[in-house]
Amino acid sequence: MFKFKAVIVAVNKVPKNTCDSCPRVSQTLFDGVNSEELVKVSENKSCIRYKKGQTLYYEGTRPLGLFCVNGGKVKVFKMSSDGKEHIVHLAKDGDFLGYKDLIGEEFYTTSATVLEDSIICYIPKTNFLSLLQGNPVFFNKVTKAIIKSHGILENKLLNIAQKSVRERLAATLLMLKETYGMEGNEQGVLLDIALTREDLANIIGTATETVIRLLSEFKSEGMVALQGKKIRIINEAALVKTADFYEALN
Amino acid sequence: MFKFKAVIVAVNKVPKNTCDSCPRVSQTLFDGVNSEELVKVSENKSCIRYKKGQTLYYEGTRPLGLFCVNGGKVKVFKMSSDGKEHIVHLAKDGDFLGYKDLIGEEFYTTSATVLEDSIICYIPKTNFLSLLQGNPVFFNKVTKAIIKSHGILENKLLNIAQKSVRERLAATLLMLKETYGMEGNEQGVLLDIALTREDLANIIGTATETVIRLLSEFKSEGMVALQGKKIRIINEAALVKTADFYEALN
DNA sequence: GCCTCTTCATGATATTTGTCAGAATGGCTT
DNA sequence: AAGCCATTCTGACAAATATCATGAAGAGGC
Repeated sequence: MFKFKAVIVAVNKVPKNTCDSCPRVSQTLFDGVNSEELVKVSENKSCIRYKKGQTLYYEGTRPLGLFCVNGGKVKVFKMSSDGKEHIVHLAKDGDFLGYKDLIGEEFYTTSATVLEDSIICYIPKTNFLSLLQGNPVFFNKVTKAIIKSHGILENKLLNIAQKSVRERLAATLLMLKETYGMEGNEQGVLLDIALTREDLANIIGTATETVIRLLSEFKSEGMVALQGKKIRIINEAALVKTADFYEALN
Repeated sequence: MFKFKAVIVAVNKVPKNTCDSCPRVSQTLFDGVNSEELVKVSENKSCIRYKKGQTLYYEGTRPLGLFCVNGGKVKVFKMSSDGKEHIVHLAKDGDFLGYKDLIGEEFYTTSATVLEDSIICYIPKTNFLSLLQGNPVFFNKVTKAIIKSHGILENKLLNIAQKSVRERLAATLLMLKETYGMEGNEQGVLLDIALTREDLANIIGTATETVIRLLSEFKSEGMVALQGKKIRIINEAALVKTADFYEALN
């Protein structure tokens, strides 16, 4: 079984190149790091094609490297004692994953699962930490990124602690629009991400049925249109009003 | 009015000394920093006695320095659009406050108010940032502290997203016990912190009345005793069971 | 293309929690 | 010590949300 998996992984390896030549390096935290250092950090790097539903890492295990989303979408979540998951973050192209736990020298505090077929790069721990220790400007930048992420978590906490499910759903749709909104020529903005209603519920912190019900309310109120599992935002102003306030959640 | 306030502050200045000679420096992030650097970072430091209810800084304002709790208790919170507060953290002796926002070069993401009369030291921004940039080991340590804080926020998010108010109250009492528990010779552990029921509600993310009701339930179930506003934990095992799980929330 | 399994949808109902109102208590100020 | 304001407490009720059940629709595998 494990052998079989290993074969799959080998088959799905993507032609290797250094981060230096990556077209989206400027979207990542590596932006600004010089070519020489990028080549060095890419030593033993691997880029692998993951299928929808595959897991990059599990909460509680030891991080041995850094994941970078080359192309795709990943959910980062925690699991409660009774098996329900809560999605803490949605990662997009150029996002680093697991680097906090790597720096913190702790176990993973979250798990990460691919939402749709994605290409993910993997940089061994020592490469990343060497760069970090050798380049204070980069270290600064990483620290600031962690602080920003900290602030977003604070916002999420406030949101979930004080807003109704209805308000949170509206806020979440607006958040998704920021990252995954595709302006169409027709009316409305399509959210280009394949989240199940259950995933949405696990972002908002509510039951799946509640999300489904509220989404059809939103639909009948003309705020969204539902096309399959994808959602189109029709009346953003009304959503903003429903969300009551809007602080960055991503 | 402002002049009057300023006078009060001046009157409440505590005799100045350097962090080098602070008896609780080993409880702080400054632990391990050498004396010379500590003296330097203490230049223009001030230590001020704050009265219960006074505010150290407000969300949205620009941080100009670092607060360190010399002796006392401080609540760190965010305010939602409709004026309800959510307590994100309780700071105790030796805790740094506002340093994340200082490093992130952003505005304060939270406000901080003193829960009981406290002595708080204040270190100007440039002193702190110089130390940070000049001492990579210290920078490392600070970054790790931020990562730890990040992990705790993730736990809080999970907790509030998935647990009932009853479970969260139990978990919060256990969290408070970790930090403020005073083992008594009689039975039970006294929580040595003057939180109003409203503060408790603002930690848990619920209504004040709900906290009051649940606390009397806990009391009649023999899990806690209520002496004034202070709470004594009588049956910790039962609380742990009620909390269902127990991940670090502080 | 068909079958199966997952996801979506809706209804009925139970439970939790919030809200409003009012009384009791306690701490603090003068 | 008296009085006042903030806090705690209790009750009644309303609203929001979860849970359980069931069927329909959709997606993926063979």
